[in-house]
Amino acid sequence: MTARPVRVRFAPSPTGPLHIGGVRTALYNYFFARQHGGQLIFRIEDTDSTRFVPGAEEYIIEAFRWLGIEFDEGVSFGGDKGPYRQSERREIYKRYVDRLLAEGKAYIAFDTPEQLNAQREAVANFQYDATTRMTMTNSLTLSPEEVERRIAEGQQYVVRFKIEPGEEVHIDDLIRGDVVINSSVLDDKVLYKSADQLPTYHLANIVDDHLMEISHVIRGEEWLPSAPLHVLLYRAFGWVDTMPRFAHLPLLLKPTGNGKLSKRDGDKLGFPVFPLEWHAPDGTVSSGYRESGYLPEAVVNFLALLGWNPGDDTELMSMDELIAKFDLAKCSKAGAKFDYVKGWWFNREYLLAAPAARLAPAFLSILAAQGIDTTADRAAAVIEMMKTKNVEYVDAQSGQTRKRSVSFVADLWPLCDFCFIAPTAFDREDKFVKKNWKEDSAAQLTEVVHRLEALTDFSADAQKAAVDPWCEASGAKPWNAWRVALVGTGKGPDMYELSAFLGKDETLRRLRFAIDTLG
RNA sequence: GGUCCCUUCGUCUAUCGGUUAGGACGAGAGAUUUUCAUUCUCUAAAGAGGAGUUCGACUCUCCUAGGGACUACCA
Repeated sequence: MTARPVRVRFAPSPTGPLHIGGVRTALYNYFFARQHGGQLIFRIEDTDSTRFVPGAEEYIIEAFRWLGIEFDEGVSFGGDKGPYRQSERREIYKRYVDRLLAEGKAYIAFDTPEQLNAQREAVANFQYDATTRMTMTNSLTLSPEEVERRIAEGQQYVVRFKIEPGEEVHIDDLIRGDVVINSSVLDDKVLYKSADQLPTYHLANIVDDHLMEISHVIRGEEWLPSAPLHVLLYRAFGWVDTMPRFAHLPLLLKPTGNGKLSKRDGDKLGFPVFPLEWHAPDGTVSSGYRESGYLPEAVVNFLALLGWNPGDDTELMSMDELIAKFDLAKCSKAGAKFDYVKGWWFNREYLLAAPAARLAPAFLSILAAQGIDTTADRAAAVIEMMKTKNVEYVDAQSGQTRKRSVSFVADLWPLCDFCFIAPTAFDREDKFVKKNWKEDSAAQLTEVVHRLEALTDFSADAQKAAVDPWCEASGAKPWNAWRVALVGTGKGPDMYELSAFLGKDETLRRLRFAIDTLG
């Protein structure tokens, strides 16, 4: 193979928020580009003017910024092979369409969508191809004068690619190997629409990839069926020497049931399918990974392993490691069911590894929503104390309440309210209170209060040094009653740790209150 | 319907002709524990089916079944 500089592209259509499957495709392109010291180009494929959604382009750019996927060229990133927005490349496409027309490799067709639909209803498996095109209304069946007259008259037309039947078209796919399709099963694809003076995806794609010197096309498997058409287009233009290599990635499938992952699955099972929260023009809001409390590294790591693996048992990898290890040859061929529960696990791993100070801002805003006003340091301290706990959740599939380890900053709040709110009453029927507040509890805690009062250093270690010897000597085990006093029930961190966090005044206040109230 | 792609534990996957088929998530059990956890240990769990090729197939070929994608003047 020719050792061309690696240039890959991610080319979304700005029709809405970026789907998580698209994020993975972009990610693989990014790994590939970085690993080979190449460039990643960001192209906007907005050739369907009717599906344009305002804000989508900005959303996509913001999503990649959050995820840490960096582009070298393209819309909003500069570069000398622009414009990178297809709607701004009309003249370029027109030139190439005319060339195909002049060389007899494409033709003009006047059949209206209505006529075509009627045809499809009338004839089973109707296809606009070599077997039918001579019966249709096009420049192959009409005289040149008639064609010209119709165009002059302003009649709308499309340009169709004239596919020669009976030819074996090979796609040398980097993931799937040799894929062969007979050109007879292909239809004469529309390449250009006179209505909006724009090409369709297929033409624009080939022209742009060629002009932008793309070396590898790494895209979703949904494009595999049209890959032969693309190969034929490269041939028609005489660009086979520089035709990019193809790699068709397996699809992301629904976690349950069959089919491609869709937004509805996320809504139903409670996980995001978009990187960022999306506010649609119609007012509906779709959740995003960022707003749901995922760390970008976790999303990247999780996604990277859905359809690819490093060949060993390594699962936790940074962006740099992923770039170093990524290999198209190690991509799997079969679609991957989207295991969002494993996504929780990835997030947990990164949450545990993240310094509490980084997590504090997010926690602070959750606390603020609960009416708690505190400092970043205190928020960070609570995160440290509570992040190895677990939280209850309702499994969307079974409807059962289960427990799982803290995976998100938002999981913390229901576990740590007592850090900020002192018990004002005690529930004697609470199982933990009932079991652990005994007749001698008040007396034991009085001794604890006595010992803590003397401390100037209120660190967990200092408390331990002041209380443990007495416990050992007397056989007293005051900790659960202590927990009742500080927390109100059977949850929370180690008592010395919690007391140190609350501080001497608050700790003693809560202990005395419990002694007075529960007796 | 047609074309193409795919098929190892429930899920993501390792294995690139010779393994007790490995790991992770999830599940279960136990140990540890000042509550709940964490942590640690262990267990269950897979080559879709059938023909070949081969001394030997999860691995190669074919068939069947199942799943998926595509089949627009959408990408």
